[in-house]
Amino acid sequence: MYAENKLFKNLPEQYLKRIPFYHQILSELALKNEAYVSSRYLAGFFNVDETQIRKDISLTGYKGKPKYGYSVQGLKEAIEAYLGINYHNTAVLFGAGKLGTALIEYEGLADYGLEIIAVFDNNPVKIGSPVGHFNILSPSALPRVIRSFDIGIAILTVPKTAAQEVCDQVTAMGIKAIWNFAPLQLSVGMDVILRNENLAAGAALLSYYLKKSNHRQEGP
Amino acid sequence: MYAENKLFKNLPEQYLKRIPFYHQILSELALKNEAYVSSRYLAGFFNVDETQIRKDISLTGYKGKPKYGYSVQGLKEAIEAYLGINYHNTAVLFGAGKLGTALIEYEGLADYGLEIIAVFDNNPVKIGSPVGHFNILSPSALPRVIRSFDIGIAILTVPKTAAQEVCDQVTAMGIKAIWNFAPLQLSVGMDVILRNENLAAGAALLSYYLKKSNHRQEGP
DNA sequence: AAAAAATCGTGATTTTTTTCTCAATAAGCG
DNA sequence: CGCTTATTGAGAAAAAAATCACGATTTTTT
Ligand SMILES: NC(=O)c1ccc[n+]([C@@H]2O[C@H](COP(=O)([O-])OP(=O)(O)OC[C@H]3O[C@@H](n4cnc5c(N)ncnc54)[C@H](O)[C@@H]3O)[C@@H](O)[C@H]2O)c1
Ligand SMILES: NC(=O)c1ccc[n+]([C@@H]2O[C@H](COP(=O)([O-])OP(=O)(O)OC[C@H]3O[C@@H](n4cnc5c(N)ncnc54)[C@H](O)[C@@H]3O)[C@@H](O)[C@H]2O)c1
Repeated sequence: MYAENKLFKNLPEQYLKRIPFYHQILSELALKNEAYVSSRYLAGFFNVDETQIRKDISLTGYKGKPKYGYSVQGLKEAIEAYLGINYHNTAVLFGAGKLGTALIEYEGLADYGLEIIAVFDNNPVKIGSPVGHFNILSPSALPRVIRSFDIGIAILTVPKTAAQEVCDQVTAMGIKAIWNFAPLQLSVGMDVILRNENLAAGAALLSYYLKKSNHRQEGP
Repeated sequence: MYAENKLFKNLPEQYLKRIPFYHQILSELALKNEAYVSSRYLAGFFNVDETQIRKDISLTGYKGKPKYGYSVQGLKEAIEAYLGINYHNTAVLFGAGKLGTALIEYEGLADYGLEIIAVFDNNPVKIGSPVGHFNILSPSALPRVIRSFDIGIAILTVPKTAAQEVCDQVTAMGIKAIWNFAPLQLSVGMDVILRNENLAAGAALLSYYLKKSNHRQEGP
């Protein structure tokens, strides 16, 4: 969740975080053959004012049309260009367990230009066996894979006890972005882009809001 | 990601979001038998100043000890109490597919007080078959389950085409919190707590930062 | 052709979040 | 015990984000 930005100060972090969500909404609208969308409609999905949506969009440089709003297709493409979606990023995945397997077989990643090139696991029983359309490799094969492909991202779905070690290995080999699913805060160098997908944090916040709303019903 | 807060204005949203991460770090430190932790150490994991950490922690009401920092165990428990972790929240899961199965078999949820009570899928082939220690139920059994258990949360791991429909069904039956893994923005009533776990958004932001850092290397 | 309506774009303002500064406190030590 | 040090806690200041207010633009209506 954090640390992506250590490298890139002075861009409006919060604005940026909303942009991928606009892209999703636009994709839905495109399927329904909607031609235009207003900032007010988009604002309905978020807890912000519609002006804020316009400011966010202005980051991409895309211009709306007074009275009509934004062209769904045009804005969608502008966001794709701005975020670099479709630029074809390559990744390796570590940890062919339950979650790793789900991700490997998930087609949704390709929609965001992310292609998994190879899958690693250190369990000797798993090495060599198939998962999706991959054969699981031993981590010792990583240097070879990195030499053959220009790998941008390492996806970590290993147990949390192994995550820091694997993270150190892949960054030592020059990988510059980590997508971490293990429930811990990794330490990385300043030049590494780190994104934590932290389900436990999500569960904890849900729990907090639930507790609060129950409490409210009891109170005066 | 958004919309949790529509109900709860005027608490420092950003502070709150960091708190579950502190809990994770504290759990690690507790395993290593560390007795104290400083705000500076915690700040090292985030892109914020150490005073901000102290302000975040002050939300929970827990007090540190000058010269030593915060008691790892004490702060951990204070966060648990504050967030309502361990309060035992009950959930139903819809969509026993790849991701749903991974979640069902994931022990990590229990650490945050989340217990899955029942699993639903509308695929006739799957209904009745086992997943983890559950038998998959038909969605038509939902009213019965809700009558027998006090279900707080619905976890949605159905395809995005089905997500809004399932969301409407469960909220109509009185479920007040949705944990959505489908890559779309759901529309919910003002009284429903919604949390989106949006991997696609994560992939998109990674892609953006990668594009930016490559660009930088080329530039002057 | 002018008026009305919808919506964008943006500068000004307000609110929220973060950082800065520093006094207060507890611990260790000569 | 008094001095030094590390660290908290809290108010002031700064920065960032969100909202407000309104002029500009395009379409629709009369
Ligand atoms: N299952 C879920 O739904 C879920 C959800 C959120 C987060 N997570 C997190 O994702 C991670 C994986 O979870 P899982 O349920 O898939 O666990 P799992 O045990 O099914 O899979 C982990 C895999 O990693 C492999 N592994 C262990 N050490 C390794 C190493 N050094 N190098 C390469 N591979 C290694 C194991 O052999 C195993 O195949 C955990 O950190 C977990 O906390 C899981
Ligand atoms: N697989 C992943 O790693 C992953 C990652 C992120 C997000 N997601 C999202 O999670 C969702 C599930 O992904 P998946 O890969 O597990 O897909 P999947 O196709 O393996 O599983 C979906 C399941 O939902 C069931 N289903 C469909 N309609 C239903 C309904 N109306 N009621 C109950 N059950 C219904 C299907 O029978 C199927 O078993 C998708 O929205 C996907 O975009 C998946």
